[in-house]
Amino acid sequence: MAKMEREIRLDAAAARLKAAGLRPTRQRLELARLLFAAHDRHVTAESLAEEGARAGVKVSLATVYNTLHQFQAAGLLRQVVVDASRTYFDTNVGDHQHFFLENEGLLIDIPGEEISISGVPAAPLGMSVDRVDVVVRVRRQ
Amino acid sequence: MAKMEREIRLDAAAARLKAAGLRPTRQRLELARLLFAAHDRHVTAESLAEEGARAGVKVSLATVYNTLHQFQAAGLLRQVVVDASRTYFDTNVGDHQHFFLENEGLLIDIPGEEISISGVPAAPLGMSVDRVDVVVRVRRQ
DNA sequence: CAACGCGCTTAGAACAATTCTAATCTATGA
DNA sequence: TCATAGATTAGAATTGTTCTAAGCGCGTTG
Repeated sequence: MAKMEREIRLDAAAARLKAAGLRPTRQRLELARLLFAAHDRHVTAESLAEEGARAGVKVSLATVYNTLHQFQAAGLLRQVVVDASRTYFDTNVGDHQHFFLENEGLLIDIPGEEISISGVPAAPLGMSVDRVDVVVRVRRQ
Repeated sequence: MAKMEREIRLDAAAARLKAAGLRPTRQRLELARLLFAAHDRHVTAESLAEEGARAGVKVSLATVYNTLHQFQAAGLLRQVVVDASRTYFDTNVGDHQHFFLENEGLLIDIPGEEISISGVPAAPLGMSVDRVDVVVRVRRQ
């Protein structure tokens, strides 16, 4: 007998959490289900909380913040800093960069293979490169 | 008779403000003098206010914020977004990129000629590229 | 030179995003 | 089933930034 789409997603979410060593609580499962429904989503705590509310998921804002940070620590999400006023989390943790639409506060992925950066000088003494972020800021018109 | 270093800097600051169409008030002059003492400084509102306080300049925090934004609008400063929790302003408005030392929250310039980025896809329809920011995140060890 | 007006500065309040707190709940392993 | 470590929660607290409204001062005009 066929499983409902929602159940399949919850199973997948449970597997992800298990792999990350996070207890599969109701809230984490529901948030994971929302987050990983598509593989290149860009959310803020606020937007995810709102999305959850619309979907009838009962989760406090504090838990959304906690969960986003835990998922990030577990490598399921990546934080993207492009705007001084809000923090974005990206469900695509692979090698890629971003367009940032400054007018609408929207992020769009640029596949890692497309962009190439050369001539990055060596990191200062005693430091090692953690990541190279490229943000292409675009605006309407 | 030779002018004091401080006076020379204030004159230079006055010239900058005049060119930018900003009234040369005491606060703006003093902040400009501090900011443009070196040509590649990275400050936050907080750090600049503190620096001013140490230097005996009497300026409110609100004015520091106002001034930083006005200088930015006038093209004397550039805002750099690297850290979700604070906003940096850079006195170097030329073409360049940054190292960001994540441990100490410090920025170091990378000259624009050193780095080259290729393969940036065309901006989404109806959008134009405003700027391409590269942040090389490094950490100790 | 006096007076005016507009822009500037200010302290403190307000705000928004995020984190903390401490009480309550729940998944899990014995 | 029970105990417990860990998770969730509402609401308070914190932090960085912006707003507000009152007073000040720079440059101009009469």
